[in-house]
Amino acid sequence: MRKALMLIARRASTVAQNSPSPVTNSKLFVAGLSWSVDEKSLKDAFSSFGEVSEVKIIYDKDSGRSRGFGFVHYSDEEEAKRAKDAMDGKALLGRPLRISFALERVRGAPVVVPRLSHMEDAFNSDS
DNA sequence: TATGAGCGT
Repeated sequence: MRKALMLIARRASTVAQNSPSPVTNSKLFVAGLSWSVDEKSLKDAFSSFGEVSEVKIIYDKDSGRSRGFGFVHYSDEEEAKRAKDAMDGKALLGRPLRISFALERVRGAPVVVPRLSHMEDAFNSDS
């Protein structure tokens, strides 16, 4: 009985770590940017709420134009929360900003290439 | 130059 509750609690915490629902990250997803906004102007627009460690704006590969959204990294999560509450809905360069917490993007996630060098022999020897 | 919700190497 107690063990079942413990298992449920452990599973709930695991789900909470993997689900991006109310996860207050220190990274903000900033959308609604004007296409003339670059990372510099975005940084000093957000650096008045805390220490901005990194700013990245996503640009389109072939047009070179900004895709209208970017990411603002804060060194502290409370600063990110305050900046979100302060800047969400407000306008930068005439465009209203849509700010939410960034969902955790892990680099190298879809790279699943297990060892199959020893299986190549079995595939090649079927002549 | 036309565009306007969204989650990035």
